[in-house]
Amino acid sequence: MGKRHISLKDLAHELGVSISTVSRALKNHPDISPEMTKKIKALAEERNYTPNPLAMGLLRQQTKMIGVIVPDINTHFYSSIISGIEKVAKEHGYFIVITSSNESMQKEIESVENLLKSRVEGLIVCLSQETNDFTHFEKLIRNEIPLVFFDRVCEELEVPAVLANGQDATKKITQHFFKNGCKRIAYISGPEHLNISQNRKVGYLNGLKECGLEYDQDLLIHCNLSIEDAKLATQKLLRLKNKPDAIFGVNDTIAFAAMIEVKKQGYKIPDDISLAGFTDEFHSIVVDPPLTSVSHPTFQMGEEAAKLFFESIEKETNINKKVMLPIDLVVRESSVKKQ
Amino acid sequence: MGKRHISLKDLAHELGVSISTVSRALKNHPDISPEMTKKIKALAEERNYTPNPLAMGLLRQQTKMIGVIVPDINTHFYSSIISGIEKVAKEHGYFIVITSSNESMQKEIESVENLLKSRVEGLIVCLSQETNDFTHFEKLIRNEIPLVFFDRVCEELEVPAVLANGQDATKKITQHFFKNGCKRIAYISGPEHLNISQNRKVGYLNGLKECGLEYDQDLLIHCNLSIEDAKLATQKLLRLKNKPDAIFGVNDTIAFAAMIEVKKQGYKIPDDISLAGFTDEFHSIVVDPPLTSVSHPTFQMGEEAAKLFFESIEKETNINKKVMLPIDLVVRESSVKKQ
DNA sequence: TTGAAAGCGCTAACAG
DNA sequence: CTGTTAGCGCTTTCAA
Repeated sequence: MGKRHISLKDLAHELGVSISTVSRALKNHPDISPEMTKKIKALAEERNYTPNPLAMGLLRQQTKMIGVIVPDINTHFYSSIISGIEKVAKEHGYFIVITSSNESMQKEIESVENLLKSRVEGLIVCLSQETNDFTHFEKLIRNEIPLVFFDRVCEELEVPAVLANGQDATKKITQHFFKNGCKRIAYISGPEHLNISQNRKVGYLNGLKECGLEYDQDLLIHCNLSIEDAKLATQKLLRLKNKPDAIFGVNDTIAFAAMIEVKKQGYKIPDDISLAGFTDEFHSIVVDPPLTSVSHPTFQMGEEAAKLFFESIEKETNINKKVMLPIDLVVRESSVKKQ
Repeated sequence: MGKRHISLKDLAHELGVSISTVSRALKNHPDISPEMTKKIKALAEERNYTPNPLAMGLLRQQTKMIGVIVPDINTHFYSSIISGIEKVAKEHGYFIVITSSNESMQKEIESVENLLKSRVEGLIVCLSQETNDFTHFEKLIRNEIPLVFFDRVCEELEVPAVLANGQDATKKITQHFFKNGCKRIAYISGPEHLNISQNRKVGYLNGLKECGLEYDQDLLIHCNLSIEDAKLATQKLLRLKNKPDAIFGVNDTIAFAAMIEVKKQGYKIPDDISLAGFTDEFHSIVVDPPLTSVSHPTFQMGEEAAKLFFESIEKETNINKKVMLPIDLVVRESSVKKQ
């Protein structure tokens, strides 16, 4: 049990002045005499006075809290995004309350409710992979509660959002594979209804087209984003009689699951099968062979999301701005055949 | 800008009763007539009333916030611990404010200050690797602000803490290496002043002794916990004229850096050099070869830390309880020589 | 059975 | 230049 914090009242008592005098002195109000101001500030300093945010919040009706909902907190991808959000929030004197939906729509809905109960001033959200109904967000919009999406968004809703250019990325990967001699390029995607899955599929198809390759639907697999499901998807690809000579996965988990499975079945990477994924630097270089990948600008994504948030909190009106971040392809050994 | 939340006053006005009646009805006070209670509850439900935590906090002098300081937020290790803390906090109706010291003592000190300014009710902390002065924590103790350490602790301070049994773990690793034919077992440790480094060193030395191996100080290297430094440390080991035949690293980063470096220099794992580390499941199986490792019970560590926190908040007195969690060795390919 | 009033810490309009 | 007062939303004692 911490001791009670010092309050304006305490300071006022001690100096035999009124609370408002202390309050004013501390914010350099011109009405207060210089000597008084000095005296008060000295005592405040000595007693280690800091204003009680609860009282301020009650007065101003603001908590300076932002609710953040991510599908999974235990991945570098999201924790890096969270760091970005946190940085910008801090600059604005806000702090963030992080919750995880665990990829469940039900938990996402509960998170929204709980965060609102905690009086967060708004939400920054990455949708769970299950989320296909948006009434819990529509309610927010109706009540003019600031909302920003990142990465996985609902495109029907007029909500500011930060996106990575996955379409461009998958196109680049496809072309890169083709240039390295691959003809049967497989893609393990995420749940079909997610915008990221859709965009990246478009990029994949465009890439194929530009390379003059035909689209074979056997080579495009949707899977939920678990390691088990990704392994199954990989096995399915490897059972095809006309096997792929390249595979790319839509995120870390899938890329690694594919890598494990491909190796397990005795195929050489990249000579038998080339591999690429969406991952961060660290993970890509830790595996063997180092994984060609497009690295999400995660930290920056978090920053941008938070910036959008503060824009919509300042302009007291709904904005509907989309920020698109570029993604770069980093070529490593897993996709460059030695032949 | 969100609409104003509904308040007791709003409900009271609408029903033409007093605020206190509404307040009482909502908490089933026996004084209020059943019909009144019912009516009030119905309206509260309809209007979606939730109590304003700011007002409650101001009244009760509690924020229901716990400050958490970790050295680095972007690792599975810490994010998993945080999840554990979060789970228990939630069960108690608390939420957590996470900050990262980025392994800097200065930032750690600032974090403590900022969190106190935000009126967190207490702190759960893992020390930065730099921290060798504890006045910022002593101040907390003097003011009876609940404090719990996990993993990296200050042993001089009487603070409840959760620890993993690193001493036992390193002993097991050492013995395991020996059983697999290794005679020159190297250990890349963390900064010397950290308790985890010290404990694990003791385990290492005990392990050597029990195996009848002599301690060679060339084989014990301290490094700061960056990937670059870990690579340098590995290079140093590999330059010894009497090279190690086994290396283990004190955490994920170091284990992987060592693996990369060992491979790079053309040594076969495990046949030339066996490897082991402290990592989590996922990372261990993603690398090649799969890494023998002791896996920290991270989530559990977070849970225990939070439990300790609530113990010390409930008993209104300083407690000094240490919780020691067991660590298991999981043997994988990186340490089992084939010969 | 219900209401009025005080107080948690703070600010700001209004008095003096 | 400084003090008084009301009020943010809530609980709780005291009064009716």
